[in-house]
Amino acid sequence: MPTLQDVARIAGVSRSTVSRVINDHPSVDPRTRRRVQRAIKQCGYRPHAIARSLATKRTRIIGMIIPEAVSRLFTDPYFALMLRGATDACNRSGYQLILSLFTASVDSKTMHDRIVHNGYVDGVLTANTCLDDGLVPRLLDTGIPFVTIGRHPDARVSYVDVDNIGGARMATEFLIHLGHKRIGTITGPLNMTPAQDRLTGFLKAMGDNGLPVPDALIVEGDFTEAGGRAAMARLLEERPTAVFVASDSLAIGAVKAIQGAGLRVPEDISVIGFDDLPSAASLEPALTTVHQPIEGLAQLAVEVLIDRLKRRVQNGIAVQRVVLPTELMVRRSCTRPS
Amino acid sequence: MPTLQDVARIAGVSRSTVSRVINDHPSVDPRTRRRVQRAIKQCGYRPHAIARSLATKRTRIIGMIIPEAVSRLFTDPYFALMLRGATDACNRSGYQLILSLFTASVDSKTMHDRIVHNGYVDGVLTANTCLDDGLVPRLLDTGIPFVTIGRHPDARVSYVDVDNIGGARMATEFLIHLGHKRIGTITGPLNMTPAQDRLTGFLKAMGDNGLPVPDALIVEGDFTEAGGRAAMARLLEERPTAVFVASDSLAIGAVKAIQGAGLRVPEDISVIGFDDLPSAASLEPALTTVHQPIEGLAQLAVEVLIDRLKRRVQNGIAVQRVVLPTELMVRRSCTRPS
DNA sequence: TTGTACGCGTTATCAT
DNA sequence: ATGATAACGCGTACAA
Repeated sequence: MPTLQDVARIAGVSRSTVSRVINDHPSVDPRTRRRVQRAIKQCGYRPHAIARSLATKRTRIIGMIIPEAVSRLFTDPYFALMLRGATDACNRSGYQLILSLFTASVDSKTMHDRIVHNGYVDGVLTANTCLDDGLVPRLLDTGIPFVTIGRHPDARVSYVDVDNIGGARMATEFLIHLGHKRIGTITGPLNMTPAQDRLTGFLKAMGDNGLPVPDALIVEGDFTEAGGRAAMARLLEERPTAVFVASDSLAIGAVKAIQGAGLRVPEDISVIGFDDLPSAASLEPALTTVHQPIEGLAQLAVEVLIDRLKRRVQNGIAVQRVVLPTELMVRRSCTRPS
Repeated sequence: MPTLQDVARIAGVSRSTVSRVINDHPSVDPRTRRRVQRAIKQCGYRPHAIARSLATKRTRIIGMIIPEAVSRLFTDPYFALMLRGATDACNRSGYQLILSLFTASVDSKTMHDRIVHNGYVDGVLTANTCLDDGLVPRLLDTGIPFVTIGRHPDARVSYVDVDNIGGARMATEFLIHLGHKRIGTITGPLNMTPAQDRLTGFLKAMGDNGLPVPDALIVEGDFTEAGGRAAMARLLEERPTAVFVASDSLAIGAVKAIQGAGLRVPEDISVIGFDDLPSAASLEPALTTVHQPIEGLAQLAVEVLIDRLKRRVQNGIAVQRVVLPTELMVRRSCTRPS
């Protein structure tokens, strides 16, 4: 592999000049610039990223950390879409993405150290961390630039999120407008902010419309289909006419539980989900749900992070937060109460 | 951040000695070793990966390349499981994984160059590349160590794969033993080796048992649910009593098409899939399918790659190939012909 | 066993 | 505008 030195020899200039050409430094004579560029082409020179990183202290690599709790949701397309969005945004801006999933073989602290302290990453993206896994505090402590996908209560963290509260409220109000009064909800794990927020939105809609929500109509699930099935089984005893389910995976399980009990969706019970997974439209019945732009959210997260990385050279390190709107996808799984 | 120099000062030795301690070099006095280790603890020294890489020319980073064609299958849990396996194996061996998905924003050649030529990755893992996307030839050309997940016909490539031919044959023979004679198949995209191999296994089983396979009983799909639905719609006209479907996603679509036509699975048509996705067991009816160890396959791929990276220092660069067995998961979607 | 000195490929500072 | 020269942090022959 040719180096700066080689190019310099061929072009008959010094390394410094070649370096300037490569980095688009303004003060270099147009003629020598062309000479150097020819030399670069000729010997097939490509800058060595590692050497460059050693000198600049920047790698153009960002680390994506996904804790164990979420990687359990692995069978959920959510994860794949997020990754697609993140890598796509990275591609666009010439960054690379190092992926690290917490798995059983290595604990959270070790992973964090390996990612953060080895100097390979300029910044970190982290998705849907639980409130209690200690990752965010550690990141704050380290001082490495990071952005979370999904809000975090700490005032110092920058995040991107979708309007979970608004989306949940919108979904619930849709049920209310259809005429439902006895509405239940299946929540996600309440140690995750999206689950909390969707419950909040649900309760707000119900409260605003003067509808009571007895405790028995709120069942906590775990964002999986099996969890949805189990939660719905319990909810069935309370005979709601409609259910707001905090994720599509949960909703799929809930629908199966309803059908398994010999009831029909939506004739006996209306079901509305959250996420708008690719499969939601082709379920039987097609699932009414709240669309969230997962891929776009991840893209945005990367952009915000890169923006922070650039600003850091200056001193404008104010917290950045962006919340994206959701959208109601009306399909067949909801109808008026009979 | 403290450097070798700092540690050396504190311990009262030279940088070289500290370096030796860190790299477990044998020839260093136990007493000085302890002194150095104390110094390291004291100032919280951590080796700087980039500087180290510049000197050793190794990064302990492997790049995972997934071409566009596969990233379309994104909604398939296959992808997530593969990633989980790969990252897990990386964690275990102290490697990092740089993920790069080919997306619309950047073409294949550019991506390849960015990954391979910048010196950030020691080796490359690539999943299910199409035969015609040119990635493998480029990798061979570059000379970078790589392993593909899924076999590749070129004699120079190392790969790990599951026994697609054997699995398909096993599935087909299961149908034959049940008494089926008129058996159709829905294949994957035939520019991908797994799709080819599964078709081969199917044909072999049929041939070995003296069963004819008219062309009309072979329909090419694209590994998606929608594709399965469309393919099955065509296949229905031929009235097979059983169908071997080359993937579970396809099979899910096929089942829906059958049910949509007012027929029952398995009473009217038996369906057998391939993959054993997590959802296969909870479908209605539960899907009989061929289990393939996706996560384990990815782990293995990482291990083989790392093995090659280590051997490369020596000269044993023989091609390595491993094929993992599959397993038949008998569930409800197959029965004897009526 | 330990230290010296050089190299890894760039960037950046300072003269010229 | 260009060219020495010193970092960047570490590994490693080689010498001691």
